[in-house]
Amino acid sequence: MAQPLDLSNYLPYLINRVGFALVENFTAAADLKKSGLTIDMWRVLAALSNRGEQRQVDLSGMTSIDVSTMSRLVSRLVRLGCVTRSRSEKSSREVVVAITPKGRALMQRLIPIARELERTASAGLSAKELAVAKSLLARMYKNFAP
Amino acid sequence: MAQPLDLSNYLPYLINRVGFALVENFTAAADLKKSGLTIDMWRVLAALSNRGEQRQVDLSGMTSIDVSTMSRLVSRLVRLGCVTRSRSEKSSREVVVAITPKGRALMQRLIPIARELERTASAGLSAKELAVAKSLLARMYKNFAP
DNA sequence: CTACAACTATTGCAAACGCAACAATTGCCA
DNA sequence: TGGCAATTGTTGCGTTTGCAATAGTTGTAG
Repeated sequence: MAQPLDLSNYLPYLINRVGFALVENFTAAADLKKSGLTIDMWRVLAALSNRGEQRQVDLSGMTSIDVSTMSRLVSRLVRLGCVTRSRSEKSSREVVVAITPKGRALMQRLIPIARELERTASAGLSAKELAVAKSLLARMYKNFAP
Repeated sequence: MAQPLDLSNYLPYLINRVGFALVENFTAAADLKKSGLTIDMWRVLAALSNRGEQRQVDLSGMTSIDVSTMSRLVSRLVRLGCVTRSRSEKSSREVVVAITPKGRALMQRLIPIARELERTASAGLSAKELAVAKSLLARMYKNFAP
């Protein structure tokens, strides 16, 4: 007879809860709807802005979005003028997605809001505690990615 | 000119990443498909198993699942025989969702796997570090709740 | 060099989602 | 008490999702 799970002390539950709160808060604070963006589009733009142009499969890996969804999502971002999609030079089965000036301008508006979100989430935590939290999360992730 | 976001050191990104890894790992390890469950159904059953019978709106709050989705999700769980849905006695606009013996039996199989998931995620972390991680996540959540 | 496996992206399709509208009930305050 | 706002759940509807199948390309073993 397994003991019941105490959810309020169960790691996956705690993470899911905070994750949703972060999404909700950011979506509202950044007023993503106004820009015609979803949270997933934001993630793709953030990845492109941070790591430069990438293949769809790489974006998929970074954001945990399915490749078929990514294909359609990039199409929408192209339609919005935030990214370009072009055939790779080194391999014509790949495409390369890159952020446009318009996409970059959007990020200039959103990044400060994203930073503010992190501050809100970590209010009452010392800088050291926030760093510890990040470090622990990074170590947890590694436990799945070997 | 805002500085670019360093994703690998950005809290929401780290949480999203670990969250997805947890879902993926658990779905596979528990072979949810075999039981006809989705991860959201698991969450609902876990909430019921942990906190006892609840209204749909409460389950919705606990799991971050939209109320309309919850309505249909409970219907599916009823069809599977894992929960019952009945009108509340104190308020006839509310329904009360409760887990059934069959649902409980399912949980007996899944809970050990859930515990194992937590161990996998926290491999290489001391018990104290895991406790710290949970505590920090709980504090972060509170920053959004009030 | 050839054949076959792996990789990358796209599309078809059924299922699931979320918002908005609605119905039914309850709470509240004036 | 009467009426109006809030709560709870369900359904309609258009959109989105993820899996599977497909096409096209590249890598590789023999």
